[in-house]
Amino acid sequence: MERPGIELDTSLGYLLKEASSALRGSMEEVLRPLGMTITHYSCLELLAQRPGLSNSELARGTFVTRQSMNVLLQALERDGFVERASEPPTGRALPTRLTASGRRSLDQASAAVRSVELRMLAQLSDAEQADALRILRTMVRSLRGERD
Amino acid sequence: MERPGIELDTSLGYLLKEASSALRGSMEEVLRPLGMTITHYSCLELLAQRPGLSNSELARGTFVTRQSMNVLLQALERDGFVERASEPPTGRALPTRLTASGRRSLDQASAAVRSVELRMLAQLSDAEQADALRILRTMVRSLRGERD
DNA sequence: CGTTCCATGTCAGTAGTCTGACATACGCTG
DNA sequence: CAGCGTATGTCAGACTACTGACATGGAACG
Repeated sequence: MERPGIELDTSLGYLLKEASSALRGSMEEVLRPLGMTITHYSCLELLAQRPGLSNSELARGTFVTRQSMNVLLQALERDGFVERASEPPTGRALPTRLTASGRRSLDQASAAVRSVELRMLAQLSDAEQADALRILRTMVRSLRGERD
Repeated sequence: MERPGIELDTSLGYLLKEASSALRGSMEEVLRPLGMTITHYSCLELLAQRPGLSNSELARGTFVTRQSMNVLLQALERDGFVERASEPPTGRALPTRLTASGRRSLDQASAAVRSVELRMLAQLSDAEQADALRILRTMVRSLRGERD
């Protein structure tokens, strides 16, 4: 046949999607009992490490649109997990912070997610993990670089 | 602070999500002018390499549920890109095949997707690409292994 | 032979994310 | 200072994929 299709078995793109899908499935599995989605968790985790991020910054950090993050933030604020400034200190960006309740909720989720990540890395040496970090960063840079 | 959260900057899970998101964005960008989504394209590509796959097999190969794939297959059949057997040869599985129109549509999409994949790999040596394949396969196996 | 279990196809409802659109705030530049 | 471009927040609608549910066909087993 010799058609110029993409060989799935040796395609890094396909394998990347497969790995990402497997990770997503495992994370959803452990977060579901906590009543959390992945984006939900990602938002809280990002806020813990970088308090005061705005809606748009959180959206970029979790790889969703700012519209989607806006919907999520409204729910998180309504449920008391985060609080947003009522007035923008400058521009239009509203800084967001975790509440004590949000922090407790996040701590549970972090433990669950860390167990998944440890399982994913269990069969990899430190050198392989470092290689993977470097290679994935290179791939991201190449994909973004020529598109912007 | 020393809270036991996950360090995003050095987390392979986070980077995996970032890389997958960047790849998805680039693929959507080149497939959109062709009127195709990623799952749409993935289904056709899979059918080209393995003609006669059933709905459930296509779903597993593209990492969506069989319900989602069913909706997509109905649309693809309606638009004349694939054809399904009217009667199951055995069991309930209905084999699916590309039509000539579907093949033409796929060839355009394949070229576009291949250009994205080439760009993603441009800065990686052959050895690095092989390492990435091996490491990602190991991660997938670890994630699936303990869940089933 | 009948029961049990699993895989498949399909329908319906739900949830999460996206695109499109608009108003507002800041920075740059003529 | 007026105009332009960019970034942000937000609302509304559409779309995609998901979960839940049910029926059917085959295989394994007692």
